[in-house]
Amino acid sequence: MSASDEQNLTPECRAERWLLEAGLRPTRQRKALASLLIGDGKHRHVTAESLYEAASAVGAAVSLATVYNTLRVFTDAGLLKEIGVEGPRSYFDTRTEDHPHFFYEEDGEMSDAPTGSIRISKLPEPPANAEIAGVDVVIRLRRKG
Amino acid sequence: MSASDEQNLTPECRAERWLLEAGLRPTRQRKALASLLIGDGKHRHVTAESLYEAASAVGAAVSLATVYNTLRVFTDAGLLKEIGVEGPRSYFDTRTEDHPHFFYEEDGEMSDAPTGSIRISKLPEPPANAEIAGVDVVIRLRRKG
DNA sequence: CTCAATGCAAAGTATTTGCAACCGA
DNA sequence: TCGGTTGCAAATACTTTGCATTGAG
Repeated sequence: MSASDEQNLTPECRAERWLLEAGLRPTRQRKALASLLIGDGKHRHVTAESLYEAASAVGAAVSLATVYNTLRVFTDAGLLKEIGVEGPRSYFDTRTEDHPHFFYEEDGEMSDAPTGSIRISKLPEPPANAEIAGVDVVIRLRRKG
Repeated sequence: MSASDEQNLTPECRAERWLLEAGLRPTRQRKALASLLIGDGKHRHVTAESLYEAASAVGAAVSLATVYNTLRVFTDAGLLKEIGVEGPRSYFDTRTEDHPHFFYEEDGEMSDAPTGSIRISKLPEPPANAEIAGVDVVIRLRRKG
């Protein structure tokens, strides 16, 4: 499983290996979705909807509900990472400057991280013709058992 | 409007001033919600649901739809800040380590920020009995006109 | 008075679930 | 075969909208 091995695999084979290493059964649908996600070895950002459309576009018959379920399964297995605060609920803060937040994964509780407790020493250069509107930092916390 | 002025206001008066300074009409419902949000001068994190419950608890009759609408109005007026990536849509990333993201506000497009382009030199101490599960950084971008 | 704000219900969008049919090991 | 997986439709959760009514300036 060296890096050079990975280079020469077909998308299908790469997808299957990705699934097997995570202990997931490589079913037809999972292989199709996995192949769309990592078949070319590049990273991707998808929503359930966008992945569903991509699958449809290449003729892979996967239902939208299965795409949702599969994304969840992949995420639980550590193959994907969900971006941003989970859940469909929006939070609003009476502090309007950019500042970091603590977010408790278990119960969805949100609170301010102590002022001055974080320093970002280097910010990425925004792409040409775009400017930075703000920076959101969410520190996800897990209660210790 | 000095800091010491702010100290001695009643919650109601503070709320009304907050609204007026943002150019919003201080209606009964808005004052009730504003008072719950900043009446004691402390910062708060709310969801539409939690604010609705808080209002109900103090006997303020405000419909849930109005709470949603009012939070949006407050946010548009700069009185509140919405936390996390906006929109009810979840994004999934094939890269599973913590790394920063660019998020285009206009069209919801998501992409990786260049590797190594950000450095967080100081992380907050997590509260006792909690550990940091991860750090999400989303750099919101606005296209230049 | 006038127009913005409200409230309700209904619509809209995102996501999950129940359960029968299916399929890979 | 057996239990994990799929697919559909229905359910759920969250949020916005249409429109008639209300109320602040």
